[in-house]
Amino acid sequence: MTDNLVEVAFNIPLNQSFTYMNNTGKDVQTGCRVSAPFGKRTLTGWVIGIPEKEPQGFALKEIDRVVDSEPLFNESTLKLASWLSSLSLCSLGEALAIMLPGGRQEKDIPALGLDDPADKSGKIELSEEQHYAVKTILEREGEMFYLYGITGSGKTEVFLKAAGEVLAKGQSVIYLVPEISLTHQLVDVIKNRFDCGSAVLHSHLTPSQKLKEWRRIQSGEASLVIGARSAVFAPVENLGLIIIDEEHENSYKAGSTPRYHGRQVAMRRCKSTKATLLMGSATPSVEAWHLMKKKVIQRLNLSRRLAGGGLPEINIIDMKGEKGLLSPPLIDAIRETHSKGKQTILFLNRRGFSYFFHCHSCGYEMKCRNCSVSLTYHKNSDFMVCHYCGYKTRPVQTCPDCSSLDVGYSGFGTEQIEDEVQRLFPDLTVSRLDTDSASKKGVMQKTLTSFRKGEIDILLGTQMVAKGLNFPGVSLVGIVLADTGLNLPDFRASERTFSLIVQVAGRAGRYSDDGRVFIQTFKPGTDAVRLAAEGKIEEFYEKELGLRDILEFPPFCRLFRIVFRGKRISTVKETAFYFSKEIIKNKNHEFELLGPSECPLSVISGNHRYQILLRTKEFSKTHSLLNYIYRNSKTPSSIYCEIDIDPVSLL
DNA sequence: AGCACGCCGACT
DNA sequence: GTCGGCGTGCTC
Repeated sequence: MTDNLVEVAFNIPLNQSFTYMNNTGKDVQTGCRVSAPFGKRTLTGWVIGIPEKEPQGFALKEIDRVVDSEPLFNESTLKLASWLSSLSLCSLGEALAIMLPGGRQEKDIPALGLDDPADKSGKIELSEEQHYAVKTILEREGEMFYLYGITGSGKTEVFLKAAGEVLAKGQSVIYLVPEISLTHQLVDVIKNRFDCGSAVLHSHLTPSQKLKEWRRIQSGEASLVIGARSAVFAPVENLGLIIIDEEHENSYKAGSTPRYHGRQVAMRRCKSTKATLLMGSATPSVEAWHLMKKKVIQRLNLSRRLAGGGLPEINIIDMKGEKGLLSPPLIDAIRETHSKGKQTILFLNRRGFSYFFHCHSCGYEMKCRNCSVSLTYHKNSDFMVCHYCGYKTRPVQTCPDCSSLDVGYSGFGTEQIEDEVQRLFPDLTVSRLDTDSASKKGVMQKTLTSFRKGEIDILLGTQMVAKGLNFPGVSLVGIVLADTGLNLPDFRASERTFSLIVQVAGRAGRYSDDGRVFIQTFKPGTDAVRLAAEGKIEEFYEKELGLRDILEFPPFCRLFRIVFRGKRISTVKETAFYFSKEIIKNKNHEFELLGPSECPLSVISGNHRYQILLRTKEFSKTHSLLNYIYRNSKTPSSIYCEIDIDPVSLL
């Protein structure tokens, strides 16, 4: 009775599979789920193979039940899972769990409005640039393309046209959208336009609905898949095209293990199946730009706004010496806007992340001398700390640059702005929209609806507001402090700030020609702010790439981030140092180790956090070294250790 | 990841 | 005297 063995992988961080006997009488194929006793509990795992002979050394248990009669994974998706597990240093079971929609809960912010309204009929006349883009994409199968064009230049139309042609050839298409998303509207458009089956992998679906969609994709009933990040794993056959809309969005990078990047998976899938990869954004990631420069990705330009809507008037306001949170020009503009019967959106770059040194007179801010990254003030230890390399220094009472005494260590959040706005405009209605208020069910939708109806004069919000500024009544957008993001101890700070300003500015003039944008900043001269406001997009990328090159940041190196977290700070610290010693002990090639140092967000929900960063030019060597250490060093179970390859944030 | 076992501190 | 923290080990 050894011919009915199954090898099972579970969704647990154990890089190991388990062999069971199948005496259920039911046949099991590789790729099916089974329910089996595991220690004291019963788990559902995936059959990843049928062993030839019984392993020795322990008594085999029997599986309780075969869950699926048809496999969920085939050879190619299993291969993808195994690639993912070795790349992101997770177990095969964890990889399989994340690929299957509903395996983990992904948060999603309700859609605000379709970015790039597309024609439902598909009968629309393409512009010359759009036409050229579509033609090029279709002619050169298996290559990577980037649709680079300002908001309103008709990217969606090109995506849909290319998708339509690929579908017409009998191939399938995966269409990725960011999580904060547009799926609803896009789905409507697509359902109207294509008669082929389409599947939507939306995070609001129940697990069983997701499974149903998965099956429809597998069977070939749906050959067009739309969804967020994890839809990149959709089990399509005969893949012809993957589209990544708004490629620069951070939500394409998974926030928990396995921390994969949707773009990276898409690249790998396209390469191995000779499918075409098509990405698009008005503000590409610096990485993508670099690949375009190297001609690894072919750039396709969309330079004109189709509707011809005027670009908004952009004003940069220097906040140096400014007492209040809102500058007089912005206050005037809000009044003026209201008197014209229009609405205002005030946009705050980041919520409440404060505690950096800041001179109110000249805008000076303390940076690490090694990393050119802002130092973060630690109230309890009274030190300025670099979260990148661990450099420490005492805070100062006067500004080192201009000797002003008007310095501070605080930032501000949306609440403070709300108070201020209410105080300045007691006669106007103000509403605040941020992650706190949006998490309450219905509040978000209610606020948006009444804002759309014009019942609210000023909408105050964070990132989420920036994504869908398609409110016809809005003619004024104020970025309260454009450089808050620049103070974050993260080498991508500049890129994010830039992208945000461009995105916000690009939207303001969408529906009216009287659109105005006010950008308040302490650093009007900073490239990210200045070049974004002036619309000098390419110049920014050139400068940023130059800086990254000199400082040896991605894309000129690869980063590994290892985060340790746990209740007791001493144990966390010890483990981090032990780990870093192990790395140094086994060092067999050139790379740089930074830390261990406290994470910028040093405590998250009662867990202390320490991190190690590895910077390398030899990715695979560093990867295998880290893999070795990770496997062979024992971390106490009270400490969680997470490895993030190519981290998108260093907080 | 869970879950059990096992060992030391401060409490009804 | 126990309850409960968490360090350690194991899971076919």
